[in-house]
Amino acid sequence: MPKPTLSIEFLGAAAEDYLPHLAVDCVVFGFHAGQLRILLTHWHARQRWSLPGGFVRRDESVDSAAHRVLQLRTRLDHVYLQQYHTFGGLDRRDEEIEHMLDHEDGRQAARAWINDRFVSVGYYALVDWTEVTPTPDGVLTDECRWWDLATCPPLLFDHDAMVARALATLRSQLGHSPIGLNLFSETFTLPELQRLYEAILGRPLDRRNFQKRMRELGILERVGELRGAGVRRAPYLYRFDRPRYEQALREGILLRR
Amino acid sequence: MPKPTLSIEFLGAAAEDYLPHLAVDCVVFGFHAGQLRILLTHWHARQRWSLPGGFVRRDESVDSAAHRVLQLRTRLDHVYLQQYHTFGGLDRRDEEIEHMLDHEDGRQAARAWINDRFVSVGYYALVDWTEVTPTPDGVLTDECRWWDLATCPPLLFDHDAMVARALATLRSQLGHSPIGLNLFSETFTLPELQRLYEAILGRPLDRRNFQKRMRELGILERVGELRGAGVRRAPYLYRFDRPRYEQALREGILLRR
DNA sequence: TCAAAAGTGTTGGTCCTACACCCATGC
DNA sequence: GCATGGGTGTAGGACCAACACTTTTGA
Repeated sequence: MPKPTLSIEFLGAAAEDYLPHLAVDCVVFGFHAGQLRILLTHWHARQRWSLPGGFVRRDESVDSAAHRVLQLRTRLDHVYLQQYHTFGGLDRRDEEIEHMLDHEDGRQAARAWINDRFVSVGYYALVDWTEVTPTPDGVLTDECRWWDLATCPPLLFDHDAMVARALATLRSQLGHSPIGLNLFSETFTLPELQRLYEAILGRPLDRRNFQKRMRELGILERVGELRGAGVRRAPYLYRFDRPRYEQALREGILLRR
Repeated sequence: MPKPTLSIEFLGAAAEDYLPHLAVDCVVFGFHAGQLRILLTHWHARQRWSLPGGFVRRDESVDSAAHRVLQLRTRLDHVYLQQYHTFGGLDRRDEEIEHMLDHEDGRQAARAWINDRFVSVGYYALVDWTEVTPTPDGVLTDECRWWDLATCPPLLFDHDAMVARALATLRSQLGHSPIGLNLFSETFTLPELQRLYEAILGRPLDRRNFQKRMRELGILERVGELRGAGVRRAPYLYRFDRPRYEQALREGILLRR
């Protein structure tokens, strides 16, 4: 990995190859130990964290840019990724970042480019965190890792608001789309799935009603029984029935409350 | 109104004052005679119609840009305006428009600016059409008027898709937000309100159930009785109780189905 | 008195919510 | 054998959908 430096080469290329003023940022949700987590990147110049983001190449769609950014930070292809809002306020700067380039070797034009006002298209992704290889860009950011949503630090720019809105969108989707295929490895148990729903909704659900509704959706296949390590009865393992899951995704489902 | 010309002055100013590559487009919904209508602008150079749109000034937020564009085309302030999706595909060009400037007196730079690839932030607005003064910009467009949604012509760029998506968003909002305050003049009748819901949903609703639910929402005030011109019983007039309507807008409502 | 549209209330069924008991496991 | 968590079914209530008759008006 190259030493993290904001080089002439980097920003010069940026100004040529990318659309100015336009960014994409991704709220990458994972799920582990009953907690929602998000992937954050660390800006060495500011010693603070932000969402993984990037710019839009002149020859790619905004959706493609989001997928590319996500691939770069996670090494994952074919991720479930949804555009949810575009953030275009005038308050989207960070003064420290505007000055940090004074210490770097960038040319004026390059500095101007990165310090320009940006409008950012927000995406959220749902991923199986075990498949992710968190990868900083090595230029602006020197670290990339998971944070529990509940304990993550205040983020740069307006990224706290972007996370909040992504979560709200996810929550409102929950009653209309199946969820989980992208967040779990191949198999999972119903208690795990329930904990995912509870983490997203922020409230407990009734186990019996939850299991009944999930079974009735007809998108689950029971696989076998989990031999748990714990002092308790082992729950069944499930996997999603892909064709049915994707059909439910297309046609929508109806889970009330 | 100036003769519609794509002048050096216009595009020169555009390149300086506006963010490149970024546009806002507005799907302005009105309601008349039981039909949803949208406001369209006519491009004289192409002899075709598009959504009213515009660019984002360097010193304004994207939301402000959308409000400004809407004010210019409708003369209305304080419009109900919702961002719903950002369109960033590579297929957002119109070949004829890319060439039309060959016949104009623009400089190379100005031509390049308008022919650049654009990413567009889509907004939809709900307005009382009787208060709108449709106003073309007189530069790119020479006419601005209402079209019935059902009979409007194929639009320029990807604006047909933008309309379809705006309508789908509006439809999905219908169960969670009150609607109508912005689409009617001061007073309206329940049959009128029902026809609005039916136009948005694209299916008929049961009169009794509709009236019961609307009454139960507690956001309506009965005003008096409409002396109808028709050969029939006159319906009651209603107005929205503003504070309650706005509360319902903030807190959400729950209309199933 | 008829046609056309408006206003209103009840009932049946569905779906959601709440809830209790037994099972499997490891200590 | 007990503590822990998993699996399952039922009963009551809320809400939605379906539905019929009466009122008003102008012709």
